[in-house]
Amino acid sequence: METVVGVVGSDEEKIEETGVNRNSSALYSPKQIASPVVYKLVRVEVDGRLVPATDDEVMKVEDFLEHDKTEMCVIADTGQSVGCISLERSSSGKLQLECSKGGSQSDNMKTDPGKLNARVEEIVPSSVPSLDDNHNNLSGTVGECSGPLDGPIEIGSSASSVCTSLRLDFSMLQGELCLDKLSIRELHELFRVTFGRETTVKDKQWLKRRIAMGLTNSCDVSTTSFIIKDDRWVKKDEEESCKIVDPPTKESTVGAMNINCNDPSTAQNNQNEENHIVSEKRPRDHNVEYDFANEDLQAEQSGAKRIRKPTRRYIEELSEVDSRDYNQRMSSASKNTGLAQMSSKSCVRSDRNSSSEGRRVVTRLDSIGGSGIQVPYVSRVRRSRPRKNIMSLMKFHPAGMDMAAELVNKALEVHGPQPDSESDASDCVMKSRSATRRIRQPCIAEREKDKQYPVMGITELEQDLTAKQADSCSYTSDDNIVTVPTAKGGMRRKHHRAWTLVEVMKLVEGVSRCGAGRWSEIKRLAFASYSYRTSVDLKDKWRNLLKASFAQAPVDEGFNSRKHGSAPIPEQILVRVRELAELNAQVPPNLSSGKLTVGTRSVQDASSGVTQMFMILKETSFFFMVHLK
DNA sequence: CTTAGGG
DNA sequence: CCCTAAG
Repeated sequence: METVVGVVGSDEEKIEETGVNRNSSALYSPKQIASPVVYKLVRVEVDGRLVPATDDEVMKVEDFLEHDKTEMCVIADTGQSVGCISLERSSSGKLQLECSKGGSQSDNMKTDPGKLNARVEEIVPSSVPSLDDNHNNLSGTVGECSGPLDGPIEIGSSASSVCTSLRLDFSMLQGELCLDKLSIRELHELFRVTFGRETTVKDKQWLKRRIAMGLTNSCDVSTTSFIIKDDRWVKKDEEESCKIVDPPTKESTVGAMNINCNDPSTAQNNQNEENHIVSEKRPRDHNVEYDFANEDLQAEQSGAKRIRKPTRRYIEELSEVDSRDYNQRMSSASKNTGLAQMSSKSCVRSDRNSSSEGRRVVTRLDSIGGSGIQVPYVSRVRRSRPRKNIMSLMKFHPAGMDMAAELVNKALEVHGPQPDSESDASDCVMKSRSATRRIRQPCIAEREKDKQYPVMGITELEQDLTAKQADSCSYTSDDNIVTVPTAKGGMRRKHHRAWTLVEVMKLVEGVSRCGAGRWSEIKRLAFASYSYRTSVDLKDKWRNLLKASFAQAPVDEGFNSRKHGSAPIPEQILVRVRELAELNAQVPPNLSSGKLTVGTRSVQDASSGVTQMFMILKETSFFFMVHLK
């Protein structure tokens, strides 16, 4: 299992042959011509399975390829930069446009046990960059500047006022990330603020890295490279960040990849035992920035806690969660994937369910710290409610709960997404009260619990559940799940999930790319891994951001003082929001008269229709933004 | 289904 | 965040 090999993949790769007999010749099929070729770093297990390389391996290879470091980074990465290389190789604007339409493919990695030993190349259908690349950003709304990572949001560029209201100051504000000054506890706090969830990881390195990536890559890396010096992240070439005019794709990617490649702190253990199918269903963005939170989640689970063999139910649930976005992509894979290649029970099970939707997600290939890793597909629960007919069904069969439950169960299995977390508490109550002890798709609380304690028995879970419901308003540490009393006397969980900084950043990013209003687009691109955020949510949040940014923002610089509850939004972000608002003509009329646009050249430039760029230099900070129209 | 806007 | 109307 030690061979590290490069894997060449391509998008259009059909999997109809069920993976058998796939050989590199497929690369030359006509179909491939238009497809980007993608390299992935994997290693070959003893039994022939391909497993994404670990960081260690990536680093090793990096050494080998020292001379061509830049390229190496791209190659080593297992997805995020795929887009970049794809772009370079295909350099077909048309393709990009198509991709930007959301035509990402499933990234399916399979191996044929029988033929593996000798082969070092494996075709891997890979995802395609979903966003317009800077080079061919024809949509025009956003220009180069919005490029990969978009510089404007410079967390902490105005350091002085920044550190006050955040409980944990971003002590990375001096252009250098000084996370290592923070204690573990502080790092945890910062992590929580940043990603909106707790972490138990005690590895300082990991935490720092995670946070740094989350913050920097999300908004701040446009043309900036980060390097690791000793124990700290140093932003290199700050001056360079002004070079917005140049298509920054490569540079920024490299910069980001440096992080991935150099960081020694994330040796991943790829010890999955059931990774026969890797399904990458997430639209890949060649910008490293996107999907970080998700990645982060993966990293936390697989990197820090090691990979535990998921329980069957665990897999089942995860597999069904948030599958809507990927159903299409998956369907082809599912259709053509033979059982022979699946050994885990979950595979069998999902196969059973694949009839209608083909939803079969066992593991996903994710990119953690630059190396691919297979992890059970984990995403947050969906928010859609149970189908109404099911609810009514249950209502009308109060006595026959078992049957109803069964029906629900069945329906949920057949139909896609399950009711999930957001199901009404009444639902929960009903179920938990019912004699049915083995409801497969109970209410959220239970499932959430299940995630936390995958080994917990159902009975325990239900006890836990009912205990939870006893509180009139309770949080689970993990997910901020709130239950609120409902009129009917039952308990209803409020579908509320605090927006994290990263999410906000992503949102702002998305708006800058796609423009305000194209929420579903943004959803697909930037929030593909945040299943619990709907396009409507994005819209709402943007509305709130607008409100916030135009509210007391100009008055007090630094973080806007908010209620203690929600994490304060860095002024930089609000500034950015304001800028974007202008560009989208969303500025409140009464404020539109220049007062807010201090260092900004008027919007006319941007709206003149010519490829124009206009920059915003915000006071002391090196705070640039280029906009194309 | 997506978007916009009011609640 | 929810709901609804409208495209």
